[in-house]
Amino acid sequence: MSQIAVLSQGKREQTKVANRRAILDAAREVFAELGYEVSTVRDIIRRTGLASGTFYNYFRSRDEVFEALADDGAARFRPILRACWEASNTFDGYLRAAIQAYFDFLADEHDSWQARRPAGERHPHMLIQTPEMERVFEEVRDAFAKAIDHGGAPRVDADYLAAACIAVAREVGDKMLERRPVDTAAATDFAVNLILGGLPALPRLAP
Amino acid sequence: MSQIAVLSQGKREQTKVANRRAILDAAREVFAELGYEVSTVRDIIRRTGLASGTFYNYFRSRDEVFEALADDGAARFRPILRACWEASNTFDGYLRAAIQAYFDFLADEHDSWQARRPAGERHPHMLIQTPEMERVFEEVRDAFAKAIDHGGAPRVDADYLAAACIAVAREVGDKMLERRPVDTAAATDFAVNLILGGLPALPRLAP
DNA sequence: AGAGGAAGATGACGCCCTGTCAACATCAGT
DNA sequence: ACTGATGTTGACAGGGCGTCATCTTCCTCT
Repeated sequence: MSQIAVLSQGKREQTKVANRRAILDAAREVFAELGYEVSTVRDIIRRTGLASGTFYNYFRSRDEVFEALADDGAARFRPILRACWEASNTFDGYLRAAIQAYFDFLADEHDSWQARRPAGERHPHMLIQTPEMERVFEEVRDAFAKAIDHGGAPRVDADYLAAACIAVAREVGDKMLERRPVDTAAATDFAVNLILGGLPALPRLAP
Repeated sequence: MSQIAVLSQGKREQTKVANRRAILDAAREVFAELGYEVSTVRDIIRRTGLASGTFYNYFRSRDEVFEALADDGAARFRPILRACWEASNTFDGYLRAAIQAYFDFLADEHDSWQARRPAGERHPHMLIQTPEMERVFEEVRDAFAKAIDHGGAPRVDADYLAAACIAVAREVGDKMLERRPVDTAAATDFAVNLILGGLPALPRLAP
């Protein structure tokens, strides 16, 4: 097997990933242009030039495409988060790097996602929990747990702490995107200071 | 007009609110038993004994019923929140009372909502922003703004702070419900200490 | 009281979306 | 080339959606 054969493993495999990509891209466009609620599987598949039946070889439903899109986002962010962990020696440094990275990521995604959205549409602001998002949560929680074990942070409830941090990042991030200009640095300062300031005050667990 | 006439203003009005209530109750049951995604308007209306067309005299779609249910929850919680504000003199007291009240409310709702849910179902954990929820946010933000104006809290970004508090309450509340036994006091301690501890560390606004 | 009108309930109907499937096309291995 | 396997196609049946003409029930006015 040559290296080329590894990179492009047969035409079958190629078209499979290409079709999947095409459907996901089309779905992103359709959701953005028509709005999620009124989009149909046919709207999506029509834009790809594929037949309607082909859609169901890749996804079971419109909802599953949406979930896959959300999952994609989390999957793209996770390596960034990992890099933050490996690049920082202190708990404080990790937290700041991670939150700053998330806000930057959010601002980027926001630009591309909302590029063609018709203005003034009532946006349901739906949130789902995908497997990849669950992994992000676990990664954050484990990072906290490790920091606690190494004495880099007080012995607090890592599960609650991770939930609280992700919560603050999500909501403050959303508010940040609504402001003009979008100021990721200010939002980062707010979120990081809140969490790091509150950390020493948290209830301690028994050792 | 006698007082009775005020309380029961004609049969028309009575059946109207009764039907609306019946649809909402049926919807809550159906969503809980079948799962939201697969529930249909017919499933809901069948359970009420009303005709299918009648549904559309009250709601435009299944989604609108769901939104109304969520709105109901927020509407029931808002007076509780108001009472917390009026009963407390300090910022700290208000925050603690509000969060404790929210967690208690959440635990109650959880019990009734999930009573008949088939075990092990994958729960999409969907979140929408209803008008009543928006008002809850505004109420919290305004309460913070007042506290800041009166010197009861440092001059921080009330908008971000309200978002962060609600975020923490939501996510820590969710995690709390997943644990056995459900310990609202511990969750309250965690959330309140995090926020109150972080408050002095937050970036200050120009006066 | 009762006639007229208004508000709301009814359920059959047409529309369109969904998910399937048998037939067809294309690819990989021999 | 040959052949099974893998994937695509689009027509089709099934069903949910939202509407609307019709009917029922209640309210108002004389």
